[in-house]
Amino acid sequence: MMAYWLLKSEPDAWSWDQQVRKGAKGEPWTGVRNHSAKQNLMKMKTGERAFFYHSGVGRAIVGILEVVRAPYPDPTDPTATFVAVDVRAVEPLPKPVALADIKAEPRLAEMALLKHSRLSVQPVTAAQWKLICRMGGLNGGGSRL
DNA sequence: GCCAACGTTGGC
DNA sequence: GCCAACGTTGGC
Repeated sequence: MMAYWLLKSEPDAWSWDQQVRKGAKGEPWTGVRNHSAKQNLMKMKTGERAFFYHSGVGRAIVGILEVVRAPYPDPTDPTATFVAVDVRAVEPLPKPVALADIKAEPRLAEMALLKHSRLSVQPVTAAQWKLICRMGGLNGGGSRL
């Protein structure tokens, strides 16, 4: 079963543009230090997709990522407790979907982004994924590349 | 094992 | 800059 995800980053710390510059090889998504977030990372499989959400000054879903390496020990974690995955940028949303847009859409009221706003790695349902892709100007559900 | 204090995240 | 949510720490 293909699952969908949402990964959060403050653009000052790691932005979509930086991610794009890493190209097809991708880049380790490190620094997760929360056990719920870790549990979600552990479920990720190569080939699955995730939204890239800018928290803080961005507050919008700006692009689509693909998992290119399954979970492995986070090299930045000295306690060897947490895990990382590698992700690559697939494509930007032609029209970023802002947090305000998500709040204004009743069909997205159950999103983890609203219910658990501090969780940095979140699951997204297939229905939520399709709707946000459409809101963002992607009709192919982020699958056309 | 409980709980107060504290630190961090992230929206506003 | 403020504050709510929430995870972690440490005293008992």
